[in-house]
Amino acid sequence: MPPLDFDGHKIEHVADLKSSTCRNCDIVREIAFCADLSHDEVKRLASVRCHSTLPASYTVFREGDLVDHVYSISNGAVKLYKLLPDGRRQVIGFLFSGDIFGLGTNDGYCYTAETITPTQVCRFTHRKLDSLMGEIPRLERRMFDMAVKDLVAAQEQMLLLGRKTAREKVATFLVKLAQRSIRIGQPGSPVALPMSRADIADYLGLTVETVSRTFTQLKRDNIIGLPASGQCVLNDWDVLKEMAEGA
Amino acid sequence: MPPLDFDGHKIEHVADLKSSTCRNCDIVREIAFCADLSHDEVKRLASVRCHSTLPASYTVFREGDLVDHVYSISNGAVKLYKLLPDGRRQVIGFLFSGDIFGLGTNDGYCYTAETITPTQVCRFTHRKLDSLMGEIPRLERRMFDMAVKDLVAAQEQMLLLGRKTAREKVATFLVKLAQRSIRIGQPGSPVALPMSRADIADYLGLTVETVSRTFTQLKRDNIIGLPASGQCVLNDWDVLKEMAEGA
DNA sequence: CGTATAGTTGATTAGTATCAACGCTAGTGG
DNA sequence: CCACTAGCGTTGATACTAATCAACTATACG
Repeated sequence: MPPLDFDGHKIEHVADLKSSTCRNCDIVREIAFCADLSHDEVKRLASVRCHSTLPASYTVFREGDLVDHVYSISNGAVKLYKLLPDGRRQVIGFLFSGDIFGLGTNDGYCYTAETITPTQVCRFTHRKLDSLMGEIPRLERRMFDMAVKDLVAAQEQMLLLGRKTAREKVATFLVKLAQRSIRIGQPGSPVALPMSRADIADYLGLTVETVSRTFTQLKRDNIIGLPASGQCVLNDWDVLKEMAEGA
Repeated sequence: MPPLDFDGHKIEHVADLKSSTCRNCDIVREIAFCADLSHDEVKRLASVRCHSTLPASYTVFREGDLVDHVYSISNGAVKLYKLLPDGRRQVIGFLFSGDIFGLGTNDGYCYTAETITPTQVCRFTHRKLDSLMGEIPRLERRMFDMAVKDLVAAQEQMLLLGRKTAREKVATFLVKLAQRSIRIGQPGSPVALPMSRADIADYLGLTVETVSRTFTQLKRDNIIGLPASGQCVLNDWDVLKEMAEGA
């Protein structure tokens, strides 16, 4: 496969770089679904990827586009969303380092993927990944586990969208962001909010105004602090967690 | 593995029945994820299942229960739901013949599963299914594909819950039920509604009253007919479909 | 420094929830 | 066989949360 142009953005065909094929652990950190794979298997995987850096607010693919690649985020942030014909938008998820996206049926991608911040991704063609999955059972297993994890998250989001109040929605959102921070070894507070209020609103099934008002309320109640744009301090974890669970 | 008691309900350890191990196609029809498997593989799968018949309104497992089995519906209808501490409920999905449920993380089932009508299911222990997945790559692939399919459906449901109006929600619900009917070779109208209004409400993020009012409105507008409880005639497919898509 | 965009706040509206009553249906027991 | 009861579904009146519309402020960018 020749190195592909990626809509004019910087491409590194990392398989050709010595540092990547030799330093196994680097690749593991870089490509989410490498965990559990052997050195050789990781090398095989690395040999079929394309590594690229995308600017902020860059549309990686649109809902309905022909499905050709699966993406893994090395670092940065991405949002996935679906649109109704009249422009109403539902953000399906916010993705960060280690997350993958681009799975779907054969009918085309079922959501649009857009970067929030400048983002580095690895791309794999579906075709190559499929054949590799045939060869490396653990890879297929890992993909399955990741799909199940996404499914569980989607089900929790349904509960949020269908049954939680605005306050509970925002609280849940903050708690989950904090938990993710902690999981990857970063402080649970302050938590980074790289996405806009509009993105948050479309993720929680609210309007910008309601999100803004709810943040203001939580701040007035001293449950959170908003020291700077893109940052949120969680002052009272227990209260926030209870609120998130609807207690 | 000895034949297991299943909470007092009828159990058939079908692997012991000649008709099942010999009539491959019957098993295929019966166990959803058998599609694509060879005769031998299906036999292997059949050898580890338990077939049982459950009454209506029977709780198969609860959210948080230890994950031990994966279930495949032979016939009948099942609902999956999550609860908030104060009793608010979100129905995650309605399942019918050929659908599977019981996937999840190691922390316990992430939803409660309850039959709607009397239902026949096949059970597989996670442990045995896992080891079989190791032996039969196509089985693992099939499970992966089913998880992705569920994920895509969950994402569409997020759009519905977060951004659609009551009318659009009900229209979408009816259209999807009809599409499923057609997919399995049954008429798209009238469509069977085995679930209660309360279940529909909790699936669409509405109240019973709103669901009832919306059905009545659609009936007044001659878009649907409600000839009998548990049945819905779709009079104007195009209008309903447009409404479902938010046009 | 000026402009555009994002975010906040306020006033009002609208859609759906809530509360309440009633009708229908199915199952039960006399 | 039929009255009785319980649960489900429908309809009406009212309340309330969040949406909409509008104005203003803060921030980022050229």
